[in-house]
Amino acid sequence: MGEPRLSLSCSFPRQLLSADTEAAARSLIGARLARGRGAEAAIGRIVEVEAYAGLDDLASHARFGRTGRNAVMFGPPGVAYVYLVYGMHHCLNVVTEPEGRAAALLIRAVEPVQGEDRMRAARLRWTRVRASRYAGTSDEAASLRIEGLPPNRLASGPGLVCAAFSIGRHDDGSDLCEPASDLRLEIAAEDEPLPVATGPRVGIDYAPEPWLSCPWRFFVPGNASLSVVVPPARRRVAS
DNA sequence: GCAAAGATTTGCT
DNA sequence: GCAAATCTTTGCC
Repeated sequence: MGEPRLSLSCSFPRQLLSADTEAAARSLIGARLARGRGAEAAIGRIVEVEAYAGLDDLASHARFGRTGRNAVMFGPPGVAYVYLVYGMHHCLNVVTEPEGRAAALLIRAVEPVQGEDRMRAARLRWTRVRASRYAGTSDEAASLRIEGLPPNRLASGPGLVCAAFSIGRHDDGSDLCEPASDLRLEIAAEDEPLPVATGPRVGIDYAPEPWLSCPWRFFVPGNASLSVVVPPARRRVAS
């Protein structure tokens, strides 16, 4: 880095997000997530998303209707919906479909393109603030772990994307299609289209069929930056 | 008002 | 393979 960078990218067309959510999901795969500007920017290609569509999707936060938390899901497309899960991790969604309809795409994994150092520094900051409080986890051990991470593990999960891009509640409601936004979506002319595979969504064991099994997880097959999917049997059980 | 669970990640046994 | 960490949001009394 340090060399001047010629930007061949432009902002992500909002129109693509106002189409139906499955089409929007496919168009978002391969798009870029960017934080900051110029040579200092952290940029990654989106390689995994999940669709949460409509009030009747019993896996979606919109299933209880419009609430304080999910309000932006009902708003215009292209806006960020950021929420806190499990009391410690943030998740980034891109709102889809026309205003008035509750739908969004969860960004589950990103492949670093530029600014790995910045992502690593952000991960380290997050770890020092939060994970260092884990029982028995020392600051030094946590630092060593982050330093040793390969680039394709820097943003390979929904919580990790937010840690690597310093995404928090302060980004909730920001416009990701606005070129002037610090956090935004972009398309680069030099990028080749990526293949897309589908599968069931992750971490929604509370949802009944058909929502539990419908193939609304979209990802680039074989990509090294995909999230690690935890089998349902290993997920948290109520005591 | 209070209790329960969660669109996750990590470390230890 | 299993459970902890952590706190906001939602649902129910």
